[in-house]
Amino acid sequence: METRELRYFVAVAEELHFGRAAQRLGIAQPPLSRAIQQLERRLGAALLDRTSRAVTLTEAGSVLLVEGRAALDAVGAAERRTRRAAPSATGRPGLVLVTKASASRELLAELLDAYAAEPGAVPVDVILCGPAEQERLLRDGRADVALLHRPFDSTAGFHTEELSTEGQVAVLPAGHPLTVRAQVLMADITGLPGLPLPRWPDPDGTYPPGPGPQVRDHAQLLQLVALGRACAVSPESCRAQLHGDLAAVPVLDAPKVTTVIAWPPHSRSRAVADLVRTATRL
Amino acid sequence: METRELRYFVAVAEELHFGRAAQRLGIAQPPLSRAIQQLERRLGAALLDRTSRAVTLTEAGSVLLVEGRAALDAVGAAERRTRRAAPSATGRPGLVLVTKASASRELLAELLDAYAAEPGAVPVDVILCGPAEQERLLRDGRADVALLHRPFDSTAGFHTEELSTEGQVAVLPAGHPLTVRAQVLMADITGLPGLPLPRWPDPDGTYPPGPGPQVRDHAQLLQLVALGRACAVSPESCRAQLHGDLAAVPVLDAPKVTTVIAWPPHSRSRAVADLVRTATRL
DNA sequence: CGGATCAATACCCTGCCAGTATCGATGACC
DNA sequence: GGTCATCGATACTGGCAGGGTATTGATCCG
Repeated sequence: METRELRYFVAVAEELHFGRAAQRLGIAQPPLSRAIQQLERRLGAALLDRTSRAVTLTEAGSVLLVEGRAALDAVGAAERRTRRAAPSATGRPGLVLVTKASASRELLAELLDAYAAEPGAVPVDVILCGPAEQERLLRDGRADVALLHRPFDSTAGFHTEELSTEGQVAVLPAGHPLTVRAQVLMADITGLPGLPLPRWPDPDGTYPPGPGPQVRDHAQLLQLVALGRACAVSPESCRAQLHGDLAAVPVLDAPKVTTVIAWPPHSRSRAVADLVRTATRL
Repeated sequence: METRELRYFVAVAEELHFGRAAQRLGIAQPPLSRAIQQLERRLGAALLDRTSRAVTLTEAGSVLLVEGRAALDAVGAAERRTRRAAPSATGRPGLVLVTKASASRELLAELLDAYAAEPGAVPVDVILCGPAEQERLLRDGRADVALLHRPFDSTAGFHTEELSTEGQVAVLPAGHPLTVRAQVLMADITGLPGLPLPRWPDPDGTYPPGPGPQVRDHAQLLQLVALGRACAVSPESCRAQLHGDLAAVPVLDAPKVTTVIAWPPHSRSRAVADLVRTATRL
């Protein structure tokens, strides 16, 4: 199976529309139709059910969508990492570290400082992004190493080392009745009138149905809490980012959050190894 | 980057010889030379240093060899798993489980029996193979689930659940002086005259240099021990497979061996999920 | 019963990939 | 030192795959 065929199929499977998929791919619709047919013939499996009004995925098609995306990421990663290892790129042999904007700034600063002091340290570019992005960047080779947070992020497919564990706090508008308490339980904050917990996007970028505002990152969330439109449960370390309009109360029975450093299992880079070693020694 | 280019490069990188690689790929040598040149041009990176007498990998080339193999495995897995999910294959929608021949027979039998009793269980094909093969089969989609043994097998890139932990025993020829002991230490058996520990192949199929006989699987190893040509340190459960010529003594300070069930992180198959759930409940 | 939408088909053409033949460089051997 | 063998690169050619345009056929809508 060629990556071109995979790209074509993934486009159609995501759009569920040959015309739009062809447009996205920058080709005409007929070649796309034929390419998918050929792919189906070679696999001996129907991937799509088409009527002239709707295209839907078959069972095999759903499998290929998931597996195909992973395979395309792997190919993309191979390409990017090879480029990065090229001598012509030696001008910037830096590492790319990706983490959430909401992550502990102290831990990150400490790590970067400690690593920079190591002999043979290379420049580290830091990318901040939303939770779903991180995994993708690491998987497709745009990043070398990530700081992830269990249990929120999936660490499947990566090597990881645990760095720190912390409890969670409820973030509430300043002056809310609950803020006088020394601690609360999850049950205390799940049904607060007018202060629903927010909805985070699924990995595919869509939001689950239900009440609560949609948020993409932690800054948005804190903004909503300050506006009195939501409440939140966040790792303790976010307290450093709270300003006057917000208050935090420990949540006793919230799951503990573990910060881990993650890197792709094939990494043979000394820089990644050094950074990980530095991190585990903090 | 197309998978064809990757296949070509991996072949050349493994053979370090354009002629042999071309033969292996079933094409002539000139197209192969051109394909690699084109790949290098597109990546903007030299992958191979060629003289007319020798071909060697550059830094970027080594990266692409490792990453490219992983990517090709991912593409192969996508293809195989899609085929398996096709309705035409519904005649055999079975699971493929891969494990070492030396693994605990009881654990495996127990697992298969328990799973077969589950509602909705599908037939399970069992593949037995050497340690290095397992990872590959799981990674390239020929197997759905594996029983691996930490710390011997790398579980990088897979989801895993721990099933059981056991100590290790020294396996010695019957009648050896040490067999009268109730327990031994690693130090007692590392330097035994005439009974070296064996060498296992690296993931690439080559053997590390040093003394000791080369073995590929556990049966070979036990044979060598029975012949008085080696000794071994193996998980306790191998005792069930020892016959009269062999004796086992617990090794106090050998690392504990954990049997884990592993599956690819993208698996959305209910059968795999059921099998894993069954395994963790044993 | 038209018209709109959308995938499939028919047909053509271009460019890429693979093949054969050959060259050029390098090391081996007498 | 000359000759030969080895091995990768280059030159040239042909077939076919993949892409484009035009059109058909099926289905839903008003």
